[in-house]
Order: sequence, then C-alpha cells, then structure tokens
Amino acid sequence: MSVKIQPVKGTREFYPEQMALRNFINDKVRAASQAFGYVEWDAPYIEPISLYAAKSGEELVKKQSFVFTDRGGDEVTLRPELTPSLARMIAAKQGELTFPVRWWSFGPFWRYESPQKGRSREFFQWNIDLLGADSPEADAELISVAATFLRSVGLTPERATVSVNNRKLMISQFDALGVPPEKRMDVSNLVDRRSKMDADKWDAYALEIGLTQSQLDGLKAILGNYELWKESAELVRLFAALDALGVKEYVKFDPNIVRGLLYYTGTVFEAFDMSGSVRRAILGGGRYDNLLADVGGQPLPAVGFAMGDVVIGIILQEAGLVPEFQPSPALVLVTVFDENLRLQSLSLATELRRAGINAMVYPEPAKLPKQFKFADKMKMKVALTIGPEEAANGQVAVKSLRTGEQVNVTRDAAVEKIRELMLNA
RNA sequence: GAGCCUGUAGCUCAAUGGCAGAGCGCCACACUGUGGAUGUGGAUGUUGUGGGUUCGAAACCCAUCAGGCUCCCCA
Repeated sequence: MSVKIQPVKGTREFYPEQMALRNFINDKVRAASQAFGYVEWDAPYIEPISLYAAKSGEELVKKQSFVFTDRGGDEVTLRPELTPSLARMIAAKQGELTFPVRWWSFGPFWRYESPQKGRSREFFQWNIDLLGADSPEADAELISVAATFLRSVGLTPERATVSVNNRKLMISQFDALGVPPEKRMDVSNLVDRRSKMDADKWDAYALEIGLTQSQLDGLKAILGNYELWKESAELVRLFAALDALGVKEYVKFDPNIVRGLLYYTGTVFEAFDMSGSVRRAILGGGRYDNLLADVGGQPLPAVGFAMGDVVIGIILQEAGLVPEFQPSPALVLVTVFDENLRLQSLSLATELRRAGINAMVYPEPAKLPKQFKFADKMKMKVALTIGPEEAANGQVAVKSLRTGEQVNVTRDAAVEKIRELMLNA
C-alpha cells in the first residue's frame, strides 16, 4: 500500500514553470544588483541559534525559527534572515575588506509561520547592502537599485512605488509633541498599525498607550503631512539624489512608514503594489548604523533592503509580466520517420548540437502527426524530417512551425536555414 | 499560537439527504509524409483522509490533513 507523502507545510514545489519564474526573478535581481556594482555573496543556510539571539528579537528566534539539535548537541537553526550572518562576516574581515562594501545575495530562508497568500515557510530572499557609507546619497542608491529592479520587471510607478520616511525626522516630531523617549517605540507601533485598524479604535488605542488628546491630534497632523520631508535635511538631499538617479517617479515620502525592526536608525523604505490583490510589502529596508558595533565589530554605517520572492512572484503573475513559459530549451525537433531512418535523425541532431543549436529527437518512430503535435505543444520553432526521399537526396526537410513553410535543403545547409528561421520566429 | 471560511475529474466549477455532472484540457480516429482549426468517439473519480448519524451522505455531526482570510509578525 502506497501512502502519499505530502511536501512539508509551507514549502513550494518548483515544477518547470514555477522554476522559470524563480529564475526570472533571480536574473532581474542579479542584473539590478550588478548594474550598481554590487557583488554576489552567501552565508551558511544553517547557523547557531545564538547568532540571532542578540539582535533579531524574540519573535523571530523563539517562534519563527526551524530550530533543532544536531548530533553533537548544538542548537542550530535554518536561517530566518541574513543580516546577522552579514554582520558576523563583515566584522570578521573588517580589517581587510575594501570599503564601502556592496554585497547582494539571493537564497533560501525559513520561517515557521502560518502559510497564507504572499507568505510561505520556505522562501527566497534578495538581500542587498551597502556598508561603510553614511550619506543620504548612499540611501538613495539602495532605493534606486530597488526602483531599477521594479522597472526592469515591467512594474510602472503607477503600479509599484517605494514609500520613504526617516526615523530621525519622526523622533524629532515626536519630541516636539512632548512624547517622552521611552514612549517612542509605542508610538511607532501605533503608526505602524494605523492602516490596519478602524479610525475609532486607533484613536482609542492611542489614548490607551498614554497619549493626550492634543498629542493625538498633533500626531494625526504629522501623519497627514506629506510635505514634512522638507524639514529634514537628510530627506531633502535624498530626494535630490533620487532625481539625479532617474528614479524620482518611483519614490514618495510617506510619514506613515516606520517599519517594525528595531535596528533602523535613519531612512526607512518599503515598496508596495498599488493595484494588486496582495496587501504586503514587496520589499523593505533602511539604514542601520549601529548593527555592526552591536555585534562586536567596529562601528560601521550601513543601509540595505530585502525582497522575498513570494509577493513579487504573485504580483508579476497577476500583472501578466512573467515571460511566456518555454516548455523545452530545445526549439528544434528532429522527427524520426521510421526505424530505418532513426540513426540518420540522431546524427543530424548531433550536427546541430555541435553547431550550438539545442535540438531534441523524438524518442521513437511514431506517426508524424503525433510528432508534429508534440513539437507544437512544446512551442518549438522548427521541425526537421528525414524521410526516404530526403535520405536518398542527402537532404533535410526544414519546417517553420510558426509560418508552416517547409523547404528541403542539403544537410550541409540545414544549420544555416534553421538559424534563419529561429531569428524570425 | 488564536478566530473564521473552503476542500467534488488534470483545471475551473455544478449537483443541498435519493443513479456524481458540465465546460476546458487529455486520448483515439477522420489524416498510414506533417502541428495549430473542425468534426466524431472515448476515459475521467475511494467527492482531501478517518470515523459517526441515516434505509440512503459529496451534502449533516466529530476528528484530522491541506489551502485561504484575519489577528500577530514580517519579505
């Protein structure tokens, strides 16, 4: 009796079509990263749990990590994020690296959460970081990389935008309202929740955490003031740089963006899909100037962001931006006319491959209609046939599956004819 | 971790306690030297799984698994 073994909850199986989407995202990520001079790197997929204990927050470590004890008795985990590994690796070579460091990575991560739309337990994530530069122009570069990626996959500014804010600006605004420093986190949390709660409940919650009515009114004024960035010298420089970088239309200031992570110190940003069904951030990041010092390295300013493959994958599919799937990497089918001519088909295919053309041979001498139907389903461009006539004359029948035109050429001329048809296809 | 919704053919979905169906797709033939179009015919299945109620369950009840939505968190 066979029992169906299901895949682990929250994992995805990548059939060729899904694999093509994953590779499409990976290719665009690589191109956007390399266009700005970032170099690829990676860290171990299994890490000691203690690596995350310091800075990642209890939620991530205790509830969302795949933790297990290895045979030696050590507590390890499948990595839930990359930044702690980055901090460790940078700190270890801080004396020999040439700064500023520009690194990117695209790899698997695991988080033990309940799977739902836009979230799985095993996912791929693009991480990209610039370490050793603390200017607003450096922040702008990362935002520009993000916008360049969005543009490269065909997402227009109407469809996807990057919302930007600055933690320092918000803190100074909170201070001006008379919010005590120990309440900053609570207020940030409050801001983060605004879009998810009813207005009345949000007001009540604000008063509950200790804001006065006048502070609440002041906070609302701040969150509705989309010109507030003009009061931040950093943001003024940031937007000037974004203009020069040619991505201004993708970016807007939004005082409601605060982001959950504790370690952000200045600029923070998130990209959203404005029209799709996924109400989750496509990517998010910001400046984290204290992290290296916090994990024992020399102080080092840093800015970066991360993008998961799940949300962007859904958005690209919904927007119809995923390239048509090509079922076979071979665009040429060599048919097999009959048993006697089978070896001629095999040797013809070999000639094509030696000329650099991917070619597939039908595995058996089936009826020609069946073989042509197969080529059609595989979305191939060209079908070749060597029948008794062609074999007698040293020729090959070359048919374009797009136009339906067929010509007989000598075997020597076949490669050139196929190249011509594939260019036009 | 908590609450709610869903699960029927490969896919999208019907059937509300009384013979499990349609469209699309698939296979064969028309067409034994040529795909897409058309026509004709064919197969779709332990109704997620396991129990229970009932003369009778796809439907009602319980459990379980999977998926979705929300809270939480975040990519």
